[in-house]
Amino acid sequence: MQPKRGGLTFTEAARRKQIVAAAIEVIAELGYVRASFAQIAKRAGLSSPGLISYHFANKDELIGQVVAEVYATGGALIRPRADNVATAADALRSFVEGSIAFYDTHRSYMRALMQILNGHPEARERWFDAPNTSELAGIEEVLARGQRDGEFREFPTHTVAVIIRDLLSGALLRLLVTPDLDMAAYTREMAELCHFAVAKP
Amino acid sequence: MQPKRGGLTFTEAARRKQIVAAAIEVIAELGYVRASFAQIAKRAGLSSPGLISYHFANKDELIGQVVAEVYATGGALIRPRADNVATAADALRSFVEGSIAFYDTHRSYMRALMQILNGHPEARERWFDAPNTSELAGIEEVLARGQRDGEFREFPTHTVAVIIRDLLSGALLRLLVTPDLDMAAYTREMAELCHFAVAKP
Amino acid sequence: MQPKRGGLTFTEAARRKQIVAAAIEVIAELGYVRASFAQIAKRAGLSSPGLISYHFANKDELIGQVVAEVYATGGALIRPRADNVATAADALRSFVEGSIAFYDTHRSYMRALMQILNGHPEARERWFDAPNTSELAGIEEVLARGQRDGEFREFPTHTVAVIIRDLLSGALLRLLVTPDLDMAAYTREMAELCHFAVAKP
Amino acid sequence: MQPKRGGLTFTEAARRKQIVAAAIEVIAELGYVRASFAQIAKRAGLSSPGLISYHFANKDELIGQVVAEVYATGGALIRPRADNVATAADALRSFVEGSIAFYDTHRSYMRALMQILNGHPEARERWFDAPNTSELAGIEEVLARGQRDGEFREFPTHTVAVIIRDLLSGALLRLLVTPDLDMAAYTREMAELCHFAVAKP
DNA sequence: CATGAATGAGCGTTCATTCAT
DNA sequence: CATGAATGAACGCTCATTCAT
Repeated sequence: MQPKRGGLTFTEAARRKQIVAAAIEVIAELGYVRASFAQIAKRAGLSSPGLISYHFANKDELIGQVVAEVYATGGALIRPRADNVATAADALRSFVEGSIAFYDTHRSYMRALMQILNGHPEARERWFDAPNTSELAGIEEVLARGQRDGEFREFPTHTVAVIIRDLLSGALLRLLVTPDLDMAAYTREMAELCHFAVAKP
Repeated sequence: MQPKRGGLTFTEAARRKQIVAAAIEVIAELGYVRASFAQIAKRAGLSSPGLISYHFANKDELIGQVVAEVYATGGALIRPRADNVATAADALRSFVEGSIAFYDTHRSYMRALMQILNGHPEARERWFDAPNTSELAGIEEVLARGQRDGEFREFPTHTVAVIIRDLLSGALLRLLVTPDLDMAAYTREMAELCHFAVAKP
Repeated sequence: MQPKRGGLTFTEAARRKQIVAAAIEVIAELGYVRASFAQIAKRAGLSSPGLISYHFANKDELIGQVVAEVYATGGALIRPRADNVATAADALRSFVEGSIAFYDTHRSYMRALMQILNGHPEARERWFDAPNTSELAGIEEVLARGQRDGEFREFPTHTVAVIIRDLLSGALLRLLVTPDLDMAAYTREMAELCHFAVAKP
Repeated sequence: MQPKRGGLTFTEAARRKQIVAAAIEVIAELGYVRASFAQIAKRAGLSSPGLISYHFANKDELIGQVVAEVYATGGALIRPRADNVATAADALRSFVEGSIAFYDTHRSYMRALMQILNGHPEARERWFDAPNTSELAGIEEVLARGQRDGEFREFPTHTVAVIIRDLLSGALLRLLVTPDLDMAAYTREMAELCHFAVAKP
């Protein structure tokens, strides 16, 4: 009898992690369309694509795990940064800088995420809407706090939260398209921009 | 012998336009992956997918024509707006508002473009890098003019041009994902943001 | 422009017939389960299983055509025999003898039919219930006519029609299981049995 | 060392029975094609399809055990009924009624049997021919006795035995296809029919 | 005895592309 | 110029079976 983790054997859990990692790499490099079970299995060193079907109910389950892994990793890195700060302005700056830093250090993760979002016909509703909404709510909360504390000027918090979220989307796209970008300069200017956008004049 | 346009007969040119238009629609609606020759042919009212192969060397040539068509249409609508203004600040605002307006009125064009950028393995190098570089140069030129004329504060024109370009990318993504967005408000805030980002305090 | 038959080209119609014929043979010989597109294509001399998908929307459409072909052939051979007789007793005998004769001369057709009925999860509702109901109605009509004309004794026509239909099912099973059966004797006895079952004592 | 039954330990024998029972249920419900080891294992509450391979040499051995189980159960219920009667006519009626009653009370058994007969490529020769021949001999014996005792009219006993056997096949098919059949009426008519078929006028 | 991980062949289907007519 | 038939590779997935533990 092997010990288990939430109904999964040790080896089962390890295999799943291994396959998810290989899937991320392959999707990031070849794109979602070309990320077939055959390619993923080859990357993971598996003998047969059928082994992936053995460990995941179907392709959607695997892709869902990929998305979950990316969001879990990102959340674990970005959220704490924003929690350990005093003012709302610092929280906002922390969130923006943390997000861009995460995008920078996890480019293949983010490339895979974008590929899935654009390649899978129901990706948004299935895996993205919920975390995006919650992320948006987090930004809006910080903005509202800043207004309550008198740090920020008056503006419709929801609309500005959306715009800040979109700034980061644009930054991510840039990062993926221009790999040799001067990250320090880019991050600094972007943080400044966000600051100007919300701070009291 | 029919009269020709650049080596193409009238009917040939018409057929190509028709196929490109159908391809844009299908890619925008079904995504790049599902935009098979069969689907495009059906949409264009053609009798056979083979006819597309007859008129285009291969799928890449067709996709390249789609990209070219989108950029040509966008350039024709956005550039004149920015040319007929006096100050650099007005040019910048005109460019930002014009871009978002174009995204808004040509959603299927832009959706197709994004699908191709994300779905085709070599889309960026082949079709996107050149027009993007030239667009970036245009923005940078306006920014430099603004600094020369004393309208804008000092900043590294290239980095800020990149950021402004990315703001628009983020806006485009938002537009495609949130179709019922309040465009007027969003555009206004975005333009303001760009203004704050570059204007002398 | 090729001439057409109901929207189908000559060659298209010919190919479909050829594939249906090959499917009947393969299903009869290997059983429904092993009757893969690969086997059918090999039997039909096609270069690729994909060609079957080219001519039929999916496997169900092909199987449906097989069933239709068998029923059409059977109906064309059995019905006229029963129409050209005077009395209900003769019609019944004609139907029974005709059915068994058809089963005998079209064993692979009937074996394929039985394989589909047993192998396809929704075969009965999709393709068999309707023709079976209509066949049953035909038998019942003959029985009712026999009673009206005073040839047959009184009995519940529906129940007896069902039993006669089941007699033929049993005969078909026998035929498929015992290929070297003495058909003449078997048919004679079966016809006698049906006669005894309904005739006035 | 555990005590054995024919080379099998107690647990071994119990496991085999359990697996055979699950196989019957699954084959009856899903059909032979979909009755995979995975489904049977799930139904039997086993942890792995591999366990079935462990207890049975291969799928054929399991299927053979299923057939044997059904025939054993049926023989144990039908034969005694026919043994405890005086006349051949009563024996025949008893056999017919007993068979239909068994079919009726063991529908999943019979459905599984039919699925195997139609789904397995060599089912008939391997598992069905022998018991069928012996059953046929039993019917023929009753018919011959009836003729010797002057109960039955003259007829070729073998052919009529075959036909009576086929009547039951037809009844079984009907039963499986029309679950809400009026069994009492159907059985009565069928028994009458058999009586008319053999009795002296 | 039992388990779960692994294997590799085969399934139906889609696809861009070719080619004779 | 246009057509429709054909091709063969690749896709996600299921299956009976094997085997180390």
